[in-house]
Amino acid sequence: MTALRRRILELLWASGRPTGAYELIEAVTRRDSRPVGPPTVYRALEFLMLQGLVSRIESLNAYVPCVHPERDHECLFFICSRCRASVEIEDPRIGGLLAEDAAVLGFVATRRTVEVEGMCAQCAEVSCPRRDGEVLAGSKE
Amino acid sequence: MTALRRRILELLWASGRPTGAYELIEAVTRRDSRPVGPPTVYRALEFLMLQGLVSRIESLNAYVPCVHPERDHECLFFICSRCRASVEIEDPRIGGLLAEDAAVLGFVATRRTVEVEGMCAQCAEVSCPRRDGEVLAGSKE
DNA sequence: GGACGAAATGTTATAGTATTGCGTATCCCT
DNA sequence: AGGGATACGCAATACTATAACATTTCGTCC
Repeated sequence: MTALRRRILELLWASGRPTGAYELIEAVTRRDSRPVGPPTVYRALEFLMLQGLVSRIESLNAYVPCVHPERDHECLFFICSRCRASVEIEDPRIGGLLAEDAAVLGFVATRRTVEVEGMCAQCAEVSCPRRDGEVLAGSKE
Repeated sequence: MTALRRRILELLWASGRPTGAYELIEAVTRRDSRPVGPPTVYRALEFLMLQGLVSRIESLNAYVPCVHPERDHECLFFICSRCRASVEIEDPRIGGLLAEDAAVLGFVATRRTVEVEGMCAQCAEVSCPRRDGEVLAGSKE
């Protein structure tokens, strides 16, 4: 775990929502006052994902810190289309069913992506104002 | 359903595997002997996805025709990293569990992405022949 | 300490994926 | 024919990711 990798992990935690690689590039560049190129950040993300510290949300092309890095978790995400927040939960039953289905097919699984898009409880209430995760100062919009 | 949209759907069926948007652009351009731009193809794909005729595989940035367009299906994919084939199956139990988890969160789901990467039976056979038909059922690598 | 190798990072360029904006054509309806 | 809605053509650009190669960092062995 190097300084750069720790920084990126910190930024992800601070962001509080799925964060794009180029947002991270910007954030690291700004915070460390030196230019950081895409490969640098992508390599750090790859490392963090291998360690199970970060997951990629495929449907957003974005990255989030994992909630339970210590365990082999399910990577099951609920993603709010409105406030852009994501929640990771564990439900071993899903993995069980997928393993069962895989067995029927003779399929040897190595990775799962389970993502549910929709609206979170807060946003589903009409009264709830939009929350913009502006933690990474230069966020778009 | 216009000529262009039908053409793209045909190409997807003919392809037999998840196909990238730019592959489709090339294919349409070649087959119809006229240049087709990205927006044209992306719009057709968007339409086909809305109709439930095509699904996007997020982890591949690719598109596949749906097996059961008539039903509200699960969009549950098993994707072989080796031969690039994908298999779509239905398992209503997965949707049930996801709905259950969503309910606990107060989350209103609008779209699901469930993708399992690994090796299909044929490819697993080739690179690592198994003995006497026994399969590693639930192995999470 | 100095040489060496492995791992990480820097740098430049480019590949791959997707959308915006605007103009034109087409179809349907009256 | 007029008018609106929908689809398509086209150019430019935004966004996401990787390739290829140079350089630095750091631990280890002598």
